[in-house]
Amino acid sequence: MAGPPSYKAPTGTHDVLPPQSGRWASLIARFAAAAGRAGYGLVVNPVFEDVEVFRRVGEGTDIVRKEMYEFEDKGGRRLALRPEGTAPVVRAFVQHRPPVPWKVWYAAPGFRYERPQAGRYRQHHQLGVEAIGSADPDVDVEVVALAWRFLAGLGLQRTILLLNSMGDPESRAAYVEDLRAFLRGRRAELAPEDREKVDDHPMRVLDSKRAATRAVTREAPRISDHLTPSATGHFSRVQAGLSDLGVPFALEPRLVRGLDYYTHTTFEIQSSALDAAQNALGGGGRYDGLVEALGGPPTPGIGFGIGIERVLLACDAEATFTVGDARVDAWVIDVTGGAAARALTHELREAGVAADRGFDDRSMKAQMKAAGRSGARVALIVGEQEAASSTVTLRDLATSEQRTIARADVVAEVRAALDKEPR
RNA sequence: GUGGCCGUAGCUCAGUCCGGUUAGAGCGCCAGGUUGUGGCCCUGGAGGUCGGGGGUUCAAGUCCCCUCGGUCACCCCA
Repeated sequence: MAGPPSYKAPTGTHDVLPPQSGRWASLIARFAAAAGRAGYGLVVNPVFEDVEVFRRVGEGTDIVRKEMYEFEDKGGRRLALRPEGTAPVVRAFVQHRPPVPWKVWYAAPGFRYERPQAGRYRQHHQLGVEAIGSADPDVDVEVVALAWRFLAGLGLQRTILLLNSMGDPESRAAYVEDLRAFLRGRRAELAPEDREKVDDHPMRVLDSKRAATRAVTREAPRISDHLTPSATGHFSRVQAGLSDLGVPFALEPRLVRGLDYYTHTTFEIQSSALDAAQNALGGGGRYDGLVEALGGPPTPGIGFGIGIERVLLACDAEATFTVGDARVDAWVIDVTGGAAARALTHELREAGVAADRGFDDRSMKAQMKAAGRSGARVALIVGEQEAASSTVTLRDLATSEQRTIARADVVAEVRAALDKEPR
C-alpha cells in the first residue's frame, strides 16, 4: 500500500484507554484482593514459552493445533505466545518446586490466532488462579467458589455455573470408548460438520451448538455413569461443599471444555445477559496429570481462567460495575506564567491531594473551562492580584463560591474544603 | 480457515440506489461575545487524499474489479 503510514492496533487487539482503563484496573484490583484473602499469591510468568510447554498440554486441541502464535527467536528457539494461562504456571511449578499446596493467581494476556468476534480477540486477558499439590475436593470447592463469588461481587446476577466431572483417566477412557460407539451408531443423524469428530475426538461432539447434534447428544451416554467409585466420591464431595457454601450450580454432563488435560471437576460460568455467541465468562477444572506431563512428579492441580473482556461485556449488559470517574480533587489555574501552578500542584500532591493543572499558559477562561471539565471539586486561582499579595483564590466549582486565602494555608484550606483527613 | 454486513471530519452519521459546480450535520475541540472566572446561550474557526489501488466516463464519495480494515456468525474458546 502506498501513502503515509497509518498504523492501527493489529486485528483482534485493542487499546484500553481512560476512562475504561480505570474500570479495568479496578477489576484486577478486586480480583487481587479476593485471591489474596483466600491465600493466593501473585505469579508473573513470561508471556512466551518454549512451544513444547503448550504442546504437551493439548496436542489435539484447536488451541495448539491451529491457534498458537509461534515464532523462532534469533537464537533459533521455538517459542509461542501463551494461548492460555495454566501451562506456564505449571511449568513454573515444575521448575521451582515450591512447597504444596501452591496457590497462585495471575492477570495476564492470552493470544490465539483466530477470527475475532464479539467477546473473542486475538489478545485477550485473563484473571485466574491455580492451586497445585492437593487432591482434596475442598480445594475444588474453594476454587469454584472463588470464581463464583468474585463475579457475583461485581453485581453480575444473570450468571450460571455449570459443573461436570471428567473422572479419573480410567473413567474417562472407558467413557470415551462408550461414547464413540454410541456416536458411530448415530453418525448419520449428526450435523455434517460434527461427523468427522466422532472417531478422533468424540467428546468434542458434546459441545457442538448444532441442533441436530444436540438432539443426539441429549441421549448420549453420560460420563457420570462411567465414573469409578472414587471419582464419584470426589465429585459428590465437591457438590456437597458448594451447596454448603450456598454456591448454586447446574450439572451439565456435556460440559467437556476445550482443553484435553482436565480430570475430575470441570466448570464453566456463563452469562445469560450476553446475547453474543461467546457467553462463557470463565471456566476451569482439575488437571491431575498435567504436572507430570510437563516433567514433574505426579501432582494434582486445579484452576480457572476468567476473561476480563467478557466480564466487562457482561457488566455492561447488566449495567453493573460501571466506570468510576477518575477525578482529581483540585485544579490549579495560573495566569501569571505557570510557576505558581508548578509549585502548588506539587505541594498538593505531596500532601496527598489529587491535583492537576493546565499547561501552555492559556487564558483564564480556557483554564477555567479545563477545570470544569476535569470534574475537580475546587479550583485554585492565581492571578496578578494573588501573586502580588501572596494569596490564592479558592473556588468551589459546584457552588461557584470563592474566597481568597493565604498562600501558606493552601493545603489546609483545600483539605478542609474537601473534607479530607491530613495524611 | 469459511460466510453475511459495513468502511465519508476526533466521535456518531447523512449523501451512494437514479455519477455532475468549493463533500454536509450533530457532538467534541479552539477562539470571540465577557482586556481575572467554568457549566447555559450566541458567533466564528480549525479539522476530510470520502480505507487503499486500478478501471469505466467529459465528469466518480456515488458505477465495476482487486485489496486492506472493521464487525457479526461458524469452527472453538476467556
